[in-house]
Amino acid sequence: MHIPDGGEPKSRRGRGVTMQDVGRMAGVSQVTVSRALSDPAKVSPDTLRRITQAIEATGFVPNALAGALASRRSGLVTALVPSITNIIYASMVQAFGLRMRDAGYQILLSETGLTLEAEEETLARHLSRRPDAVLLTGIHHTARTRRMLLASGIPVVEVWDFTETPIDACVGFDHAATGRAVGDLAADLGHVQAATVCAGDERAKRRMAGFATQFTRRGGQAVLELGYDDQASLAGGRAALARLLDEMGFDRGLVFCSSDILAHGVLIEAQARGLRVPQDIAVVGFGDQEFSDATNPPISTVHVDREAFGRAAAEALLSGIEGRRDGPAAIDLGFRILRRGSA
Amino acid sequence: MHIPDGGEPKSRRGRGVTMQDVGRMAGVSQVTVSRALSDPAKVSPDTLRRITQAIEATGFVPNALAGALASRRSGLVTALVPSITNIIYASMVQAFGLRMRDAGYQILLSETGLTLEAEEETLARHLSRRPDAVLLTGIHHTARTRRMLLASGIPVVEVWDFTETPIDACVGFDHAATGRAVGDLAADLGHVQAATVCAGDERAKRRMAGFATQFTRRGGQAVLELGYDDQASLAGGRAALARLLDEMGFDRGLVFCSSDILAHGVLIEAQARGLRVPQDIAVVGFGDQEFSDATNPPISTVHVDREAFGRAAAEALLSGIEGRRDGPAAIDLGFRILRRGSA
DNA sequence: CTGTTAGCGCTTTCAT
DNA sequence: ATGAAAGCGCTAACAG
Repeated sequence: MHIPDGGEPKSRRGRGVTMQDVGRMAGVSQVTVSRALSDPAKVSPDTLRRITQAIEATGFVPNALAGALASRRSGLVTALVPSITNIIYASMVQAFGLRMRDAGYQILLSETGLTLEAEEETLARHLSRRPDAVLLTGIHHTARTRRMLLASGIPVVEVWDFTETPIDACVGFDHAATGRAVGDLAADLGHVQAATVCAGDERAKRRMAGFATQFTRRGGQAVLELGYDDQASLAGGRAALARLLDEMGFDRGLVFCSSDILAHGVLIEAQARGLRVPQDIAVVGFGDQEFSDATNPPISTVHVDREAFGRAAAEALLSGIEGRRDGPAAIDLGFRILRRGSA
Repeated sequence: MHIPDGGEPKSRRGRGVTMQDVGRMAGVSQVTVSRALSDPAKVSPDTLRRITQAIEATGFVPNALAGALASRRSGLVTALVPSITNIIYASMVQAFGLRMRDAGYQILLSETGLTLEAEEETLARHLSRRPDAVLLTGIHHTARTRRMLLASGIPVVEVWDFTETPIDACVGFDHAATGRAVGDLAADLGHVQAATVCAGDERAKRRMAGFATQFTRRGGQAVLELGYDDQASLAGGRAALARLLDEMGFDRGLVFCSSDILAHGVLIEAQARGLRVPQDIAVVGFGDQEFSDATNPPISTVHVDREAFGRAAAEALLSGIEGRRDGPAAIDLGFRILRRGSA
C-alpha cells in the first residue's frame, strides 16, 4: 500500500511544506518533527535544534486540519450569538474568546439572528468542524439543536439567560427579576404612571413584563407598553417618548427601556421638549453601557457584568473539556440596579 | 457531559457516525454517500432516498475536517480586526461574513489588538487551519506577516485603509483626506480656532494630522491637539472639552474628534456648561454612527459605508478564490462629509 | 450510476 | 530518543 519514497520526492502539487519535508531536511523522520512540536522535551537538544532550523528555513506551518483529524481534537470552540454588532454580545464574546485563547482554543463565531431555526442550521455547520465545545446564547432551542448537541457529546454552555435545567452548563441571570427590581424602584420613588419601551428579543420582553407586573402589584397604574421590532436606537428612544407623550396620554412618570441606548433617546427627547429629568420624566435603561454614566444626567440602569459572563462560560466549558466537571452546572451571576441621575 | 457508548456493533472508540456507516445502512459504498451529499444529481433517485433515510436515522454529521484535508479546501476564511467591540469593525465584519456565508464559507474571526506583532502571531495560528482566504485590517504589517501570506498563496484583502500597492487586494479609503476635508469645512465656516481630540489608532492620528495641516494652510490658527490612549468614550469626550476650555486656552471654535462618540461627549459637555452648539463650540465626529443624527443638535461627521467595505472585501476574495481576478486590486471607496447641526 | 484505489498530513501505538 | 505502521474520515481520479 504505502509506496516508499524512492529517493526523489514526487512532484508535489500542493504547495504546503509538510513535516515530512522538515524531517528530511533535519535528517529525522516525520514523527520526530511532530514530537518536537508537541513536546520538545521528548527529543534530544541537538535534534531539536536541527528541526527548528529546518522549520525556519522552509517556513513550515503545521496543518491543523490533519492534526485535528488524527487526534480527534480540533482546538475549535463554537460561539453562537444573535448579533456581533450588539455590544452586549460582542463584549461577552470578547471576554470569552480571551479566556479560551489562553487555553489554546480558537473561536468559531457565528451570528444566529433572531430565529431558533437559524441557530439550528448554523450549529449544524459548526458541528461539522468538530468543535471541542459550544457556547449558545439563550436557553430556548429547537429539538434538533438539542439532539445534535447531545449526540455530539461535547460540553455546551448556554449564556445570557438562566435555567436550572441546562443542556449541560448555564451562565446567566433572571431577566424577569431585573424588571421586577426596576418596578420596585419605580414604586419606591413614588411614581404613579409608568411606561416600557422595548426593542429587543424575547428576553427583553420578559424584563418589561416583570416590570409591569411588579409596578402594578405595588399600586402603580397600568403600564403603557411600547414595542419595536427594529434594533434599539437613539432615534427609536426619542420617537418612543414622543409617541408616549403625544398619542398615548403619558403625562409624567417613569419610563423603563430595554436598553441604555433607548433610555438615552428618551432622555434627549425629554430635554429637547424642555421637560426635566428626572422630575417630569424619569428614565431607567438596561445594560449599563459605557456611555451611561457620562450623559447629563447620568442614566439609571441595570448592570450585568458581561465580561464575567464570558469568562464564566469559558471556565464552564474548559472544566467540561478536561473532565473536571462531573455534571451539569447552572450559574446565576445576578445583576445590580444602578441608581443615577435619570431616575 | 458524558454520553454512554450507544452500544454500536463494532467497537468504535470515536462516537462519530461516518459515511461508511451511512453507506452500509443504505446498501451502498462510502463514496456514493459522499456524492449524494456533494452532488445529489449524480446519484439515482432511489439510492439518494435510501441514503437520506440513513443519514436521518443515524444523525450523521459530515466531518468537514476530513473533507478539507482531502480536498485541500477548508471552506474557512480568516478575518483579523483590531477589536470586535468597536462598532466600526463589527459592522464591517458582519457584512463581510454575510456575503462569505452566502458563498459557502465560514469566518474564523480573531482580534489582533493594537500591535502588528499580535497580528502576526494570530495570523500564524489561523494559517495552520488552512483558510481559503484572509481579510486583514489596515495596510501595515510585519515582514513575516507578509512573507507568510505570500507563501500561502491564497487571496488576501486589506481593508479600512488604502494603498496602491496591496499584498493582494485592498478596499479602503484615504484617512488623511477625510481630515483635510474637515479642515476645509472648518475654514469655510469661518472658524479661526480649532482643536482635535483623538482616541484611536494610527489611522485616527492620520485623520487628525490631515485636519491640522489643511486648517492652518487655509489660514486657521495652530490646532490644539489632544490625544488619549484609551478607547473612545462619552466621558473621554466630555473630559477633553473640559481640558481644552479650562487648561489649554481654547475659547471658541471647531473641535474635530476621531469618532462620533467623542464628538457626542464634547456636545454634552458644551451643553452642560451652557455653551451653544454650534455657535460657541462646533463639533465634527467621524464614522456616522447610528446615534449621530438623533442627538440634539445632530452631529456633523464623516460618513464611510462600513457595510460596503465588508461586501467589497468579500467580493475581492471570492473573485480571487475563483480565479476570476487576474492581479492585485486596489479599491478606494471614499467617504462623505455629512454636515448636520453641530458644525 | 457506482465502486475501487490512493492519498490529504498529521497523531497514536508499539517497537527498538 | 527515535522510527515504522496504522489509521483519522473524507475527496479525487479512474474504472467499469
